Amino acid sequence: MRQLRRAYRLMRARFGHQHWWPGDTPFEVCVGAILTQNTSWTNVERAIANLKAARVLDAKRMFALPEAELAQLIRPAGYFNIKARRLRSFLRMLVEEFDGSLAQLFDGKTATVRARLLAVNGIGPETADSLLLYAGGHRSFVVDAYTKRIFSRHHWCSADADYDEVKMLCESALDEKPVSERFDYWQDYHAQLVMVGKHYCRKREPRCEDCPLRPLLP
DNA sequence: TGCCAGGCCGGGT
DNA sequence: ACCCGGCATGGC
Repeated sequence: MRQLRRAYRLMRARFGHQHWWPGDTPFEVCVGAILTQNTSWTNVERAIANLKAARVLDAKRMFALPEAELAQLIRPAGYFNIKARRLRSFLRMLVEEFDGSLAQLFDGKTATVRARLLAVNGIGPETADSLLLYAGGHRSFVVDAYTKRIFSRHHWCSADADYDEVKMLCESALDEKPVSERFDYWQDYHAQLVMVGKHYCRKREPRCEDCPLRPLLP
């Protein structure tokens, strides 16, 4: 799909390199990825600020925190009870199987690590791929609601395409760069799609006229 | 004001 | 294999 490669040039020319994911450490990236499930990033930032202030942005220390206390700290991120449980199920795996070390967790084949992440209650395909790509150093393309919306509006996929279908489409279409550039390319590609999704391809009031992808509309 | 946000799970057909 | 309700805060 040549269109997908053109799309990147257009988005990148408009927005510049995004240097994603926003987060100081791989662990912060993991926490942010779980907290941002169906939630705006501004709310997640408040929750992370609370975790920093409480000095629990660390696997073992966060896992030592009672679930109810964790829930109160992440309250601004919404769904705080269920997200506290999900964070803890991730942390239990990280602490009990990998001694709290992300380096150990991510040490292995992408498919193997991905399967392990997906087995954690509260980690679905998008979260797993975000962890792999932005915290784990693995090349695993992230598909989200914006990706599907943008792709289906351009007829690059069907409206009811499922997650793995779109993921495979991206991974095979965006494999042309030299190995040294591919990782950054996939990271930034997803970040660019979020920019388009937020500002030009929202559900309500899409602004296709000013969208950098307008030249590619069907 | 109502709708939406960088999902995922569990229970029901 | 789908379909759906629930989860919850903050911004526009």
